[in-house]
Amino acid sequence: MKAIKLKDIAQKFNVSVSTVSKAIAGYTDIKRETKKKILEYVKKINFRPNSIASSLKTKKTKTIGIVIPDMQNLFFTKILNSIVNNAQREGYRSILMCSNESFENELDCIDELINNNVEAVFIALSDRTVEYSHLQRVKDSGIILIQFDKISKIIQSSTVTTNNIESAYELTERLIKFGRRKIAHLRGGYISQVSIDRFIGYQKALEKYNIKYDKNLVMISESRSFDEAISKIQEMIDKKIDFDSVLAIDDKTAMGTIKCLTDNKIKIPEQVAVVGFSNAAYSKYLSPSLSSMDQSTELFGSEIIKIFLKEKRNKKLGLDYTFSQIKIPTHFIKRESF
Amino acid sequence: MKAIKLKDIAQKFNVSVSTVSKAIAGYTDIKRETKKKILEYVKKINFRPNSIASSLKTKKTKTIGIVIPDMQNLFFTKILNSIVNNAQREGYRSILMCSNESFENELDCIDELINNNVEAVFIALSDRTVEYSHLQRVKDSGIILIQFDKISKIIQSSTVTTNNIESAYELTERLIKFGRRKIAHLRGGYISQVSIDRFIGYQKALEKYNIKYDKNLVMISESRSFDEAISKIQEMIDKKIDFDSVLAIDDKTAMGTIKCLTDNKIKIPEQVAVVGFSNAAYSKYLSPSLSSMDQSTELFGSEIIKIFLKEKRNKKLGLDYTFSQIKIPTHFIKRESF
DNA sequence: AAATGTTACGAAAACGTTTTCGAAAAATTA
DNA sequence: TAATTTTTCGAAAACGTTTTCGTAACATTT
Repeated sequence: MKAIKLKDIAQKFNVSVSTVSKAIAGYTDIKRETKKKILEYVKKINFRPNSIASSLKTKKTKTIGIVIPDMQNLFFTKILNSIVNNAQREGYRSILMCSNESFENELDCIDELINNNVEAVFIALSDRTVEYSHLQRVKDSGIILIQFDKISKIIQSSTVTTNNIESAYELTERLIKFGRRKIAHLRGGYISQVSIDRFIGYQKALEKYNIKYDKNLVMISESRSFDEAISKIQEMIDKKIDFDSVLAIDDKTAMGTIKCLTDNKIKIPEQVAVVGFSNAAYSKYLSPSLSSMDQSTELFGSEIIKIFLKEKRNKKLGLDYTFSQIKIPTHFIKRESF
Repeated sequence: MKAIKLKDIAQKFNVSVSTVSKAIAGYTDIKRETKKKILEYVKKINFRPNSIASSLKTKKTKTIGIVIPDMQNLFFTKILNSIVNNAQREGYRSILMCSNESFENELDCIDELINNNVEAVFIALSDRTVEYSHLQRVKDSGIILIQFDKISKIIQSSTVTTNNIESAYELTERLIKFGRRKIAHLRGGYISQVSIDRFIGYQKALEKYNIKYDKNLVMISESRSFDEAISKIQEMIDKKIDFDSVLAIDDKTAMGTIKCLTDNKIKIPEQVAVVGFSNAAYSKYLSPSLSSMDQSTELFGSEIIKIFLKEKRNKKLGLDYTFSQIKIPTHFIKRESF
């Protein structure tokens, strides 16, 4: 099954390769009828110029690379889906890489993408990323870098993140207005910007409503896993710490919380209200179903592509562009857990 | 930031481009020391030949394309992860496409991949795929086709699937040995091979243990969604159909089942045992946690890549190869739902 | 009629590799 | 020494495009 090429079409119509190429590319120095018959044939046999040869010549690969830390996390896979779809709509294909929350893997992913001449790298950093020269390497290679969700402010680039501070503030405020005062917070580790920001939002809300911050109500889950959440909550129960609600750092820890409370015969939300983040697909499947803060993953993808196209345009024009810092708004999904 | 190329290295060592290329590619007609100094330098600056130029010349893109129907389904994203990792280990990059359970999208994905000169297409068909000429087009383009999970037997290709019949048989058998006789089955639609096979397994087990098949105990969920599962189970309850267990077609419908039973104050598993398929990550997070049939997603990826490499090797040798039909074994995960 | 402008096309170089083939240089044998 | 083999290397073609630039043909203006 020999693939057809420009030369074959050129021969068929007794014109040169250049003419065919230009007809397809939409040049104007081609007679209308010549162009028409070429284009008709091209459409008929569904011909598309060999993208590899084209890339070699133009230095444009029409390819973007995506790196996420976890493929089991629905939040990331939804963003992934959204990026891929939006990219496809603009004629870009997506190479997918997963760091599996490993710094070494992340380095490999980046090198691989640079080596593949992608036009852009979209990355959500792993939890263990503490050094950023690989991101600098992306920029040095002339590749557009956009960080999303889990970002580093050390490296200058456009970013797309959830409005974490405001979002945690709103959730805490809702708990307060729901009549809760002893609000526990199951937070993540200290190096995660997401975790830091949500903690700040939590504190701000308490302050605003004159509730004294009580450090006994704040638990740290380094791994943010289901099991660690269970043990942390169990610890609070065992220590007889009095709390009437839990603001969990994400849906997975919120589920652990629900599991632990249920197993301890604690009524949700009557005795303890629970709320999570990011509205994973399974939040609604739980009993009780989990109230959560939805982060519009659709917007992540469209904003990322929008920024990419803008930066690409600016780069072509030689413009000295500034980076975009986009905050994706969240909205509360009320379910049964409070 | 000008990218370095063979020519630059050649000039540095006063040799020809050919020599450098051959040194890197491991040819033997190069003096040991010449090769050594070139390779040392190459390693030092972390040089890799431009993959686009290389692809153009060799016709090998070192790229595979993956099409899945749903990026929100953890079963698929886990397989995806496994394929991507295995491919990467073998030096292949993965282009990701998602049909979003739409036949038209699936066509676009396939055309896009063919146009991108991928060396292989790995696809799990959408639920709405009823015509298969696009798969034939893949094969006609000389691209290796491997279908997984949701496959069509109309098109000849290697396949990797779960052992659905045996698996459903085992689950049903376990329910029977657990003392259940009125086993309801929440199945999928009639065009889904997965659904058909699991139904067969269910029937076989009943037959084996001399339990009369009762069609009132079988419900169809076309969409296999959480909500449809709830309404189907509710329907059974409303109709006062007597059942003591539910074999759900997958974890999502199993969750709907649990939700519905819980809301109806039916005790799990005391009154009704529930079991699902595919052991989605969230199965363990439920209350009660869901017993399920784990389909080793890791094996999916490694088997697919293994088949791909074998077919590629055979193709190169001009061998008339036969297709592989791999069945991935499942194993039961016992949790609280029975 | 001459000068100028416009339209339509093609030749050819270039992108950065890989690989074949010929040949010079070195080593070995007669 | 001459002939032969082996080792080492490079010239050059090719992969399939894109794009610049030159120019022939024709149209329009002076």
